[in-house]
Amino acid sequence: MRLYPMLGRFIARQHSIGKERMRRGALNVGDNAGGMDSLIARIGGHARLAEADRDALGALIRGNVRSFPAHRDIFGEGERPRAVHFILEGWACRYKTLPDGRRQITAFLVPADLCGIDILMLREVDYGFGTISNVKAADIGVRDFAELLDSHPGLARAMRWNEVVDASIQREWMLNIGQRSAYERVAHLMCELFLRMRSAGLAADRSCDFPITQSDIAEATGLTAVHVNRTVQALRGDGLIELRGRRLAIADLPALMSAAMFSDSYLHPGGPDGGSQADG
Amino acid sequence: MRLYPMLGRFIARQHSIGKERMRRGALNVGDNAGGMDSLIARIGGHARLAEADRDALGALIRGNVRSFPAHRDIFGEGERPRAVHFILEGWACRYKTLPDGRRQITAFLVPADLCGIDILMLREVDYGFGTISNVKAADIGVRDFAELLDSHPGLARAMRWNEVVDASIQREWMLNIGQRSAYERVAHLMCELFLRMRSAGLAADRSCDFPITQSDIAEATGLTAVHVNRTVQALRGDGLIELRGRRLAIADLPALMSAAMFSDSYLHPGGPDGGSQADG
DNA sequence: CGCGGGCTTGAGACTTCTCAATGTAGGTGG
DNA sequence: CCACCTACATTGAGAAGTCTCAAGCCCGCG
Repeated sequence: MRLYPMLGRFIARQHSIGKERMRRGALNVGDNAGGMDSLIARIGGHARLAEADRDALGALIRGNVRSFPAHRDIFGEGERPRAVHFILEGWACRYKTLPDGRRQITAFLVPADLCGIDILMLREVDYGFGTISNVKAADIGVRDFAELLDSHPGLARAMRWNEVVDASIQREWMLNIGQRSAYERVAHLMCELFLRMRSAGLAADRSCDFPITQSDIAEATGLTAVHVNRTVQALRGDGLIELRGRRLAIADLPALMSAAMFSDSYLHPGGPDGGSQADG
Repeated sequence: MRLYPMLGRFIARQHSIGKERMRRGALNVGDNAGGMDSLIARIGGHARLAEADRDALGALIRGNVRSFPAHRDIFGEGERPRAVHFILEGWACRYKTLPDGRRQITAFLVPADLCGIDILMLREVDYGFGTISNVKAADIGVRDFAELLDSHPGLARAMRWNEVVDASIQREWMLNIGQRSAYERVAHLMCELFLRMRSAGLAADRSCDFPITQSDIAEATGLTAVHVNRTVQALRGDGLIELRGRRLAIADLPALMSAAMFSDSYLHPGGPDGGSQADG
């Protein structure tokens, strides 16, 4: 009944990794209005925003851009966060930890993703939120955010859509961790992240930035870093992926998807139901 | 790299189990207005509802009660569901399956729980929803539901709270499946379900109905039925629980919680932030 | 009384983990 | 500009948690 000691899993992550990653992993979004606009347009996946909504959101975002170094908490477990974070550049993650240090990453956030909509209702969050790489994000204060949603029902709806998709991804991750083998899990994660990067407009033909380490993959899939390493090698050996230097290239996407039993329907690529129904 | 064949895992579940479970597992909620009112009042955990909201919801619920036999799909994966389901009696679950039949239960629903709020935005759900025991539930059609939320912002807020808590529970399950040992996982699940039953007013001092089988526990925790069995025996042997005949008794709740590293904060027992903020 | 679902048990197999050491590459300080 | 340091990737070997397969058992139900 005893579990593995896992002493090595709790690694302090308070150092800043330096500029190398910044340089190599930089996403071409920068401050150019075009890039940011395109990200804003993508909010909530494919929820189409009216121009007025997009402008209001864009103004708030542009006025609150902040930079975070890699491996830094944006807010910790149990805290009461005071802002919603819209990722503009770099990757972040949500995570939860056990008292003995074991850690589960519950979500990766890539540009155009949003974290913290729930803070409008929550006294304190049950998860932590931190950066993976260097991150540029817009911090929108609770009050501003609430006003924004109040005056722009279309945005409120987009935010709700965002949460619906997040929940769907979480369910798929449960299926991943609970039922798939190590090989399938890692393959599935790579499919998902590549497709999400692509739909954010951040993937070349068959590759994208991939700033997470094998340890991060381990914490997201419920595996060990060592075993992830062997699994990645197997995926390489099978000619499915190439992975080095914070960059992922998918050598054979159909084969990878099939190995992972991946279906993109849980990402709801079609966007919200355009439907007639009200949104509360 | 091959995974276990797991041939035995895909068990057809289309037979009805008979009345035994109904009789023994029946929750004392029945049609008595008192019980139902108290459930309605509990919707969204502890979101306090105004009287008008409660009445409107109650009317809609009372007018749409339906019964489902045990082990029956209410809607399947990929379908477009046309109603929100409010559980009045019995247990249900959300699940996802892999093409080869492996199945992950992603949530258990007990009385006062709600399923399908997301159908206002989703074209098709990425999960299935089915009964565990015999279930009595209120089916509220999409149109009725949308109108209800439109005209009762307090209810809309309660529904949103419900989704926030659901997402939080899902995250905890990811931590459970990804990081905890078998022993801890099963212990954790039992803590959660007992507490949720208790907060629905459906637990005696230290016991509650527990209509799920060990196979269900296996599918929810990412374990095997055989291993769950041995784990349950270990929990019994350690004097933490008693489990037989669809009834769970917690012999030593503090010890069980500690063994599971259980903290109830993720259930957000304090309810939503009463706060000043708008809710979109 | 016999059937079926669910619970138990036993034995062996296998995926994944732990422990521990080595390799690599960039970043830093002298 | 070269040692050194740190984070990360890799490898090897053995341990162990969990799984598979295969029976038996129990008990309520028809």
